[in-house]
Amino acid sequence: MAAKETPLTDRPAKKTRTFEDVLAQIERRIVEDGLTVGARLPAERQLAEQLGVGRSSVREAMRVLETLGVVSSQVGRGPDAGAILTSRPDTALTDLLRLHLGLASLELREVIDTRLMIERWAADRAAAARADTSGLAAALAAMGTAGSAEEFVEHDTAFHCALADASGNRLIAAIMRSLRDSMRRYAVEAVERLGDTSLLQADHRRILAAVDAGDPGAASRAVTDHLAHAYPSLFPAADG
Amino acid sequence: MAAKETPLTDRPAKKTRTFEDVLAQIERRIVEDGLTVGARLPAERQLAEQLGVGRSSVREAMRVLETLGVVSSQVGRGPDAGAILTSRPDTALTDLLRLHLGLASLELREVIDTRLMIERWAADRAAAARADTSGLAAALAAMGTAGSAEEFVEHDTAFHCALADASGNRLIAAIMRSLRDSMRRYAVEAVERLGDTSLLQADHRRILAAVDAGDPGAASRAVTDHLAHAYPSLFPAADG
DNA sequence: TCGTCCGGTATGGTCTGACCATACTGTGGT
DNA sequence: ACCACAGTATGGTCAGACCATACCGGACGA
Repeated sequence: MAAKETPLTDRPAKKTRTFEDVLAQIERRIVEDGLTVGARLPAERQLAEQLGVGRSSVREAMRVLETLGVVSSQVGRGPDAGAILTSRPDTALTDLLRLHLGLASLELREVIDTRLMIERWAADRAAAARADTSGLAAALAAMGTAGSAEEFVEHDTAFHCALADASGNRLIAAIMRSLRDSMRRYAVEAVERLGDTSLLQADHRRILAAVDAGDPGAASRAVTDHLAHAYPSLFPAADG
Repeated sequence: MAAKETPLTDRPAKKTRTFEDVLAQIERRIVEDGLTVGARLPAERQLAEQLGVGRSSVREAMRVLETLGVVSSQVGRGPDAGAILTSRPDTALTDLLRLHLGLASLELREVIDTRLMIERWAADRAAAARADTSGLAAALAAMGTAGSAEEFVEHDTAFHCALADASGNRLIAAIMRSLRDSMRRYAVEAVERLGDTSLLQADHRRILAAVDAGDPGAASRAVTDHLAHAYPSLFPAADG
């Protein structure tokens, strides 16, 4: 027997941690078995036994997959328990932005400014392209029936994401989605502070109308006004 | 019957997993202690004891932080061992965006449009605020002495990041930095395709001059022209 | 027959303690 | 000065245990 039977490539040592190996095995399994969203991975103990590793290694791999937005773990028993394949590729980006928001201790002003930049751009583009606005209309309708601030914000988020989608730029849409998810808390606070959502809903209708009319300038102005209404403290008391 | 020996602080709310708690504690610590890149977190065993949790929970938190690109673990002993803060989440953001760029099969058009949106905004803001431009000037000077496309792109990136920094919005600066890092390859290609960098350098001078002059409109126009020069194929052959 | 209750059980979540491989640290000998 | 070697702190991994949760299914009563 020659030496220590190095792998095909004579790499002297490839320090792969066990959980990385598990990670690869799971990914391979997902691909080979054609698992799709909603599918359930084997239980941690099962996987550990099948792969010949400790459960802790499997768990660390799960944490990574969870962080990457690939799976979601549920305790208990039954079809909904265990590691379920999720379809949230943006989750990771969201988490990262949230982390960023926290670590860099950004001010609300910076976040809102960023939103303003993105949404004005998106509204402008969507209007210029006379994009399909069915998604916007649907979210707008749902907003009208919202019973709580949380529910309202949910549809509000859907509206703004739909606007970003309508811009036709997927990268910007992804950033928008992450940003909205990260600042959901602030949005709820803003809605609760206002108490009444009729003004916000009117803003949304105005945005939708401007996009439908193919008027970029009006669309981005409507977006600006909307954010000013939602976060009045950040805007220099525009004239009445 | 006094329930089942509730923990000292009988808190029924326990929906967050322990490792998430650890995650928050570590993040808090990083922020409060002002830890920067290269700093070393306490050892896993130490953290576990300090936080009153098991080492496995600490490890799961570490896996998440590692996945997010916040820390990097090294075995052994000494100053380089343990969990080291690798980079502020900026580069993790970069990785994710790169992942997005790859997985979502984004078109260059979408990426450049995003840059255009961000840089026009940043230039406008920097000019309006008559921001400090020493960083821009330094990068500009360095560009003049670049000997290769790679080197030029490096200073070019520094220039554009400095512009984003000058806007005063850290979130946008972070996004800009990530975007630039992610598309470095395209930038090098663009420079090599042009062959000559004098036009690009002139663009940069024009941007700097506009910001110094406090002319937002001229600044964002200069940025637009610059990107049009670098990626002519994406712009509808503007008049001569 | 229907509904309720209750124990069985599978699952993720967590802790403990142990052992290994690694790589620096310090000490002592040359 | 230099080198060799034991000491030790660190992450990596495993095994086993216990908990809380939530579903499953049979027993029991109305």
